[in-house]
Amino acid sequence: MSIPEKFLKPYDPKNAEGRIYKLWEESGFFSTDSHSHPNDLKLKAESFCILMPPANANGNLHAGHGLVMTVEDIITRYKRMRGFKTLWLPGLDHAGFETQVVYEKVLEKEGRSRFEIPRDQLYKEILDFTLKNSANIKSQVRKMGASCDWSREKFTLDPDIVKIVYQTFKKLWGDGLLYRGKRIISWCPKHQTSFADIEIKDEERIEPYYYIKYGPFTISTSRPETKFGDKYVVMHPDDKRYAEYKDGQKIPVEWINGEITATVVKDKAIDMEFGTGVMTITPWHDATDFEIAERHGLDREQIIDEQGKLLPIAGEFAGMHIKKARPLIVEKLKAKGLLVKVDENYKHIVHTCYKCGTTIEPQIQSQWFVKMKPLAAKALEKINAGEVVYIPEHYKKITVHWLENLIDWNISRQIVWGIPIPAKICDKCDTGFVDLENKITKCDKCGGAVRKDIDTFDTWFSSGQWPFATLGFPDGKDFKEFYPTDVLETAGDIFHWVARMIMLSLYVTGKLPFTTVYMHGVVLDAKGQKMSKSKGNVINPLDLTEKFGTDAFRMGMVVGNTPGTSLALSEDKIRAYKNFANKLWNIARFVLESTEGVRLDEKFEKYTEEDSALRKARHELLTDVTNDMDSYRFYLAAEKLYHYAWHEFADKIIEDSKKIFSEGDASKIASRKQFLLHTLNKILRALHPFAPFVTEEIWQLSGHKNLLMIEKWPIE
RNA sequence: GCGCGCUUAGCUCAGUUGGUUAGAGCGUCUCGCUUACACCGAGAAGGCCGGGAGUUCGAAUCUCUCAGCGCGCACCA
Repeated sequence: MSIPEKFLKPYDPKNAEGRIYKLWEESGFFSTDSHSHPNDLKLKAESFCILMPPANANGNLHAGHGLVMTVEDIITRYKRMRGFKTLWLPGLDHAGFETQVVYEKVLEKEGRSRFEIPRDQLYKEILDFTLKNSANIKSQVRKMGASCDWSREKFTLDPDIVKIVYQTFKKLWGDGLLYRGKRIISWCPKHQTSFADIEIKDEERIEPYYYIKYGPFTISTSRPETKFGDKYVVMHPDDKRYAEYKDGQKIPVEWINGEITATVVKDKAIDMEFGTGVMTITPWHDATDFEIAERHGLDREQIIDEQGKLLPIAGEFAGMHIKKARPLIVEKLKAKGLLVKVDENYKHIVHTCYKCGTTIEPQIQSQWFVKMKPLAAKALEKINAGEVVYIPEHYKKITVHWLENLIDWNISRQIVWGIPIPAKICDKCDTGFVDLENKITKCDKCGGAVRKDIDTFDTWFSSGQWPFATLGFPDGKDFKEFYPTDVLETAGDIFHWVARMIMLSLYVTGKLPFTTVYMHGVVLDAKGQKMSKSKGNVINPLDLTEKFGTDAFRMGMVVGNTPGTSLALSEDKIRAYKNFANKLWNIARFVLESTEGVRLDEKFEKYTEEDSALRKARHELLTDVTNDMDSYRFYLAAEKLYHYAWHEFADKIIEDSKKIFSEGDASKIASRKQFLLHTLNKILRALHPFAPFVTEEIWQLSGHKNLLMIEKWPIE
């Protein structure tokens, strides 16, 4: 066979990648269903399953996704070549709040607001918007070379997924692990929804801090606008300074809008060292205060409404937004002589909405909560027993720490975009009933009328059920075959998602959802800074693949990138691997040219002493690489193969070969030609998981009839 | 405050259980168009492995401590 003309020009990823991906996809081998592998690759009885973390259906592929696709595809291709019945299941997340925020921005541009649009219509609009955009990210995943089984693709809003999510909700209810309760939650006044802890960002702020006279006491606050209803004054029971005041004692106090009666409460939550050791409480708008009120059975009163405006209790300030009201209230306190002093440089942490930065306003609301303690306990038991291997290991500690400190999980969101909560609410007695069959018409507690709950689930409630939901729990064929899955690969900063999957999967299926957790780090810009739109340093992975080829991008993502460590993404690095792809190309060209007319002979035995030594070294290298692959040390495997191909095979062996060929010793030449052919063949196989396109392209041009993708890994 | 990381060549990072002169890529410098490849080749410079103490025959690697950076959790009104 003569050398294809293509080899005369440098490797051109643009020419190859689309065509090669199509070849793979149309072959059907991304799925293990209806095909048996040809060649020698016999499927092992063992299955191997990895689930793609569901990306935001509405989003674009970002650098982090680039890393996900690279690592997971390396794992998948490797396992496939090792003969496992391999499933990499792709999926998309409706990403509730995230997506709704994006759509709200679209609405804003059109001069509309979500609050003016009927719920059904809004849901439909966002659904259309999401589905329209989801084609985008799917084509981007393909560009990364992902060899996932598209025939099994899932979306968190698919009816079969929703059905399973509902079953779990019902099970939690039946087991007493779910309740609807009036509790303090974190509320974003702008987005008009409650949040879980992870959706809150802490921000350090310097704000004035006010010391205010409260009867015989001086209290302090950074938020005077919440203080209107404060009628309990709390101090530590052991505080000698206030020993004369007894628990339950009533004291008349001249307050913002006139005289009130304050009640003394003694509680150990008070820090005697802080401020004056006395505080008044606002249970409706502060988590600590809420707890104190719970403990002592105290009244709670709402001061601020859901829009951040003061309620009638604020008297003359009613209807005013808290931002505007604060200085005016301070003025009034001052005028009444109640303001003792102001500390202008008070540094404290303020909770803000992770999306819009609006200060979170705690509110007491009726929401759905999952009791996490029992779920966490089971997960901790398994994790501590080492039944889940964390790579790197320290994520285990982080996870354990998180699980040990879990509070009940607020799973209801007051947004339209999401899975509707299948429940009925009785507004009269504020009770909720889980009602999948839509049968409940009357409150069985008070007999009042019930209405449908209009809230939706926290998006993590559904994605937390991903492993068993996507595989078709409880009796789907895939569930039986692939559950528990093998490895869960994702970004370290969403370890809580992993923990949720462990908890919910254990709870629902009784088994761990996976045995290995592989966490990768954050992808940073070339300078090691976090990428952000506002900094303008966001790197689009697709620009890089466009410029240097997908293989180069993938190699750049994986070489030297240890799990869990952040990765500085620079063009220089990617460029280096573009050169490598071309190097491979030329290695292939040389080998094919110089062995024209010679066939690769599996049974060839007449190797020279020198070549035998080279074979041995090659075998050792491949053994080493295989060990690295099995231990998830892709960063080492890739580097070793790179080094071998370039600096060993190309720089030394090929260079020596030129000499051997020119010297004319027929047996030496025959030996070396076999060695070159075998080595090229093995290098292509071993590098295929890392650089699938260029290796497949060379494989195809070398006259192979089958796909490299389903060839065997180079050594057993 | 508690917890988790990180600190190795100019830059980005490897260094798997402690073991010979500490590695790679990029960058820099000097040569070289030797027909696989200039998206290349040959070669070179460059590191008391953050500071200090300890364990050991031996430490970048283990322990302690200090410093700097990053992240997470909890916070006090």
